[in-house]
Order: sequence, then C-alpha cells, then structure tokens
Amino acid sequence: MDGKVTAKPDQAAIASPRRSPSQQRSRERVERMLAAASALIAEQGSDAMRMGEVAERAGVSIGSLYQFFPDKRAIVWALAERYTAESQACISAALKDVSDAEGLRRSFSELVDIYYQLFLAEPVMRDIWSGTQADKALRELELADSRANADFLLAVLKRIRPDADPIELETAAFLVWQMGEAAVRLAISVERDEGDRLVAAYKRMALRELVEE
Amino acid sequence: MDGKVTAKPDQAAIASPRRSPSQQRSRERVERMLAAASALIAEQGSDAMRMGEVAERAGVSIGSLYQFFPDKRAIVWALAERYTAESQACISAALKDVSDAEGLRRSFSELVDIYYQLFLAEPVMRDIWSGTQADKALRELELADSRANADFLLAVLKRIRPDADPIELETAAFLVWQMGEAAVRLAISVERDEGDRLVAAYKRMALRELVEE
DNA sequence: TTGCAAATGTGAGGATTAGTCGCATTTTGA
DNA sequence: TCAAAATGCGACTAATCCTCACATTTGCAA
Repeated sequence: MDGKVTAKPDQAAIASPRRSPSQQRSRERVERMLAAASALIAEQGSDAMRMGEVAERAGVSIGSLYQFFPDKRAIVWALAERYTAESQACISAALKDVSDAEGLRRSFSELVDIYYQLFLAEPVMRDIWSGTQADKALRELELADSRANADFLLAVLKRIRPDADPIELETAAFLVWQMGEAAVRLAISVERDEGDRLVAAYKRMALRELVEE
Repeated sequence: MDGKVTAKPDQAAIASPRRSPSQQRSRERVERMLAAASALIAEQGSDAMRMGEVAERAGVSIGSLYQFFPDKRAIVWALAERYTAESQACISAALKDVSDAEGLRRSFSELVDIYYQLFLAEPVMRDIWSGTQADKALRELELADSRANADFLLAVLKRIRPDADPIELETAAFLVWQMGEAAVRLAISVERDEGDRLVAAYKRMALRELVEE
C-alpha cells in the first residue's frame, strides 16, 4: 500500500482522469469506454455496471480503463458532467432573454417540458440522478448544477421584480428549481398519465410562485 | 384510501427476515443487530456499513445475522420500515381531524416543521432517504410511503373542497407532499439558515396551492 | 426426567468484483 | 534513429457479501 498515487488530495483525485489522453488513439479509446459505460448504464443501471464489462464492450483491457479513470465513480461522473453541461446550456439559452412575466410564463413552461422529455428519453440521466445518489460527489455535482440553473431563473426574476428582496428571490428561485427536478423525477417514476398531470400541476404551482407574488 | 399501508409487490420476498425469531433470545439478538446497524449507518452511511462490523458490534456471528436477514438491503429496509411507520402515524394524527382551511394551515405548518426536525436530528433517516436511493426496493417503499402520506392530505382536501375534481385534488396532494420531502432533503443539505428559509418558502408555496385555489 | 426435533448459533470458505502492478508495445520528438 | 514518454495489457490482490455443513440450545411430548 505504498502510495504512489496519493499525491492529489480531493476533487481531482475523485473525479478527474488519472491521466489525460494526449494521443488521438487514446482519445478515441476513452470515447469508446464512455460509450460502453453509457450503454451499460442504460441497460442495467450504474450500480449493476461492471468494470470488466465496460472494458470488454469498449474493446480494451481493464488496465486501460483504469489508466484514464481512477475508479468506477469517475466514469459515471464523467457522463454526468456531460449531461449537466448540456442541459445547463439549454436552460441558459431558454431563459437568457426573458425580461417580463409573460415571457417567463412561456419560456418556463417550455423549459419544464424539455427537461421532462429529456429525463423520459435518456436512461443514463435517469439512472444517474435517481439511482446513484448514494455517491456523495455526485450529489454535490447535482446540487451545484441545481444552483447554477436556479441562478438563470434568479436573473430573470431580478429583471421582472427589481424591487423585491434579493434573498427572497434567491430562495424562491432555488426552491422552485429544485421542486421542478423533484417533480420530473417523480413524474418519470409513475404512469405516464399521472406523470403528465404532475408536471402540469408543478408548472402552475411554480408560475404562481414566480410571477404572481 | 383506506388509510392502511398498501402491501407492495414482492416486499416479503425481497426483504422479510429469512426466518422469524420465535424465541425470546433470538428476538433480543435481532434487536441488537438492528441497533448495531443503525449506529453504523449513523456513523458512516449505509453504503459503508459492513455486515461483519454489524455482526461484531451486535455480538453475534455473521451466520446469525444472515439467519434473520436475507441480505444487507434487508437490514436497511427493516430500519426504513420502522421509521416510515413512525412518521406515518405522526402524520395521520396531525391531519386526522382537520376539516377547514384554517385548521389545515396550522396543522400543515406544524407537520412540515416536525418532518424537518426529524430529518435534521435522525442520521439514519437522512442516510436512508438521501443515500441509499440506489436500492430499487427502497425507492418503491419511499414512493408507497409518500402516496400513503399524500392520502392523508387528500382526505383533508376532500373535506375542505368537496366540489373540486378528485383527480385534480389527488394530483395536488401527491405533488405537494413530494415537494415537501424534496424541500426537506434539500434543506438539510445546505446551511441551516438557508434551509430554514427554504422550508418556510415551501410552506407558503404549498399552502397557497392547497387552500387558495 | 428424558429424548428428540426444531430453532438457533458459528465461522471458514466460495464467489464476485473493484482496483493494482510490472512489463510489453506504440508513439513522439529531437 | 532511438530513447523517453505514453499507452496497453491481464493475471493477481484485496475487500466484501453471503453460504453451508456442522455445533449448540430450547421447547415439549412421552
């Protein structure tokens, strides 16, 4: 147990590749590893995903897998980061130019629908956010992501209601956003009909809080 | 809506004791096992809990542990069941006699506070609901529990607004309840100040939905 | 009391799987 | 060209869940 790897203290050691692929060849292999992991998570869930199976499906050896990912969580993390970056861009775009209540109504409703569809359609996201919450680092990524997204909403609120207490607006934005994530997670875990009703009810509830206060 | 816990699909097959302790001696030993598991979960989280450690701390052998619990999840499940039963009784009591909007305001506010305090104070609950969600059976227990609790709320709503569409009321009750659980989980994972603000904001939001529609 | 079946208790070992390590092969760059 | 760096490999180690064959205790009918 003589530590050659110990140098890095925290987050880098947790989530970043053990070694960055610098050659074209290895970059492609890393992509294959991620694709294999993604497929396996979609099929069985991240918990049941076996590292050996990822390696086999990617056509690489176990050793190569661990060359670029320090541990199993790092692979899931890497996928989660991609999805959050993607959805953040989407959210930012949807809310960037909103500056009045009516615009918020429209954009917010669309946004929730997009989010709902995304979760319905993407098994990996579904698993990562509802299944692997056991992982502390992932929970923190989600929380940070949630805050970042809530900030887009907060920016809109500040434009619409410039005189309101900023702390109150921040609380409202964060809460409403987090509720939305919970609503979507709930919606995808029940029958489709009920899920649709729940998402619609959430939209009403959220908008009432956001624009009718 | 019979106010009774609806039996989940194959909960017995998944989680029930492999063998029911019939002698006083073994009943006490099972209690010791659960107590040990509870303590370990509080200290390290259910994921890091080791079966060997549970056995050692309970003063029994590994074999005895598996005599009464078919697997690791069963121990966590058994603890989760106790807590949900406890909190359901509490919720039922708080909402049983509410029959008007003002009563709901008062009781709901108290209820949320109790829930919040419970999560703040009880590390095992905290871990089970935020950490071990990777376990499918536990997710289902939570969902069933959530529905059962929402039913108490639904009963109140039906008394207060007898003319409203029952499906809509059901959706509202279920959503509001689920949002509450999400709000509390969120609140305990941030700074205390912010958590308090979030819970307060949730209360306002929920009551507006429940009594001002 | 006695005898015996059922209940309970035990812990070494089987089975699985995350992660390591020394060495082989390929690429880079001077 | 060729040495150093990067990449690739897979048998092996370690940790951990859980089983199983056997030992011990308890309940109870004769």
